[in-house]
Amino acid sequence: MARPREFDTTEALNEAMQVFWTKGFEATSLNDLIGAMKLSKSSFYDTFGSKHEVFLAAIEHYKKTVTAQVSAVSELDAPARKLIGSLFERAVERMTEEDGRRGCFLNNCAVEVALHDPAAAKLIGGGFAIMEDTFFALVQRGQAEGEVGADKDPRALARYLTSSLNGIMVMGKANPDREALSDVARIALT
Amino acid sequence: MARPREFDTTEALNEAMQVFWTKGFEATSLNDLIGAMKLSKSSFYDTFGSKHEVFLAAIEHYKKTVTAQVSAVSELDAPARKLIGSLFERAVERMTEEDGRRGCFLNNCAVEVALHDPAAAKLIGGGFAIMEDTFFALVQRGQAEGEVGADKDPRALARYLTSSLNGIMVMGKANPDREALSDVARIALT
DNA sequence: AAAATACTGGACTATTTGGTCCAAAATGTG
DNA sequence: CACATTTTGGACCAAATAGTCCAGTATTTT
Repeated sequence: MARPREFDTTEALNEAMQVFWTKGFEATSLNDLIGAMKLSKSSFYDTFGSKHEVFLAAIEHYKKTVTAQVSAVSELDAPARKLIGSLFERAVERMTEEDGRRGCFLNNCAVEVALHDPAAAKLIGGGFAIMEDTFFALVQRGQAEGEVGADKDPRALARYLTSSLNGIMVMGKANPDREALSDVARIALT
Repeated sequence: MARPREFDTTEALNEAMQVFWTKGFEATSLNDLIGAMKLSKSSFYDTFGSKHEVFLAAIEHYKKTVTAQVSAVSELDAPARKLIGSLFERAVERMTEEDGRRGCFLNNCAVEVALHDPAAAKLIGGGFAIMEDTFFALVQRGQAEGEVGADKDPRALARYLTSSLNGIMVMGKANPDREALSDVARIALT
């Protein structure tokens, strides 16, 4: 049977992302991919070109997804400081759930491939930049609201928050202990 | 030619560790390994059993190496607070050097395999525990020396420092910018 | 120098890898 | 219905994978 015309490319990419996310790039085989994306090998190559191209597209897709989620949070009508806290809480939460242990896809990619895959590295760097910018905006808002010291460099603070969040993800992989991760989050936000 | 009797197993393991460290577990092939370890395929299997067993041994080896280095630093005759700072500085330093971009081996392993390789996960968890304990001891010393607030929970602080250090490593992979990483380290130590 | 031990090269296996190709089937268009 | 366009399953490929095995060579021990 032929693939219906209205085949959903975005949905397929989402599926691909899930696989790369849980297994990593190297450990994901073509069969894993076409299984998850529900298309034939030929369509796969026709539409996406190669495993590597799909990988890059998956990273791009992740950025869109996460950006949407995060900017939804950061536009809530609450003190910026509280919003930052809830982003950290959610990360801790997810790392202690069974299927959240995958951590952050960007984070995983950075560790696994950034060193050897310049194209991916570029996308990943861009992704972190988005995270940083989100925190930057929140920090500035927090300073305007008086809940974040106005003497602090907001750029540096944003970098710090990004890094801390990623640290929590890594620790969670090795030891998904809620209490330990909360300790870290609490101190990081001081 | 036969392998000389006094074949150095530890040295071979060290070599294996280097390869796993730069390429990751999946991306390292048997040929990579026996090339680096300078032994034949048959000897490889005779002596070490399998790729996976070598991998575990390499993690163990890394723990020994790093433990030795870190405990050397932490026994220096200087204020604990300063020593903690210098551990962070060294990390930032290394992430901005070309061949230091590999980051922390434990960190890489945690991200790549912890989810699917329980045996490795256990070793990795133990490794992080050692780091944490080192920081714990330093924090307590710092409190005794009066440079670290005595009201703080030293266990939580130790966890926090471990996590922060790992965060820096991950960020460094995506964006090895000295200034950005220093920002993070500076704030983390406040 | 003979016997026992230690080690190796490389042939071999069975499986999997990413990727190509095309005849056939489904679909769209007149 | 007939024609053109998509899409497909799956055969096929060369290379690489982890791992086995053994005949032969080097080294020790006696």
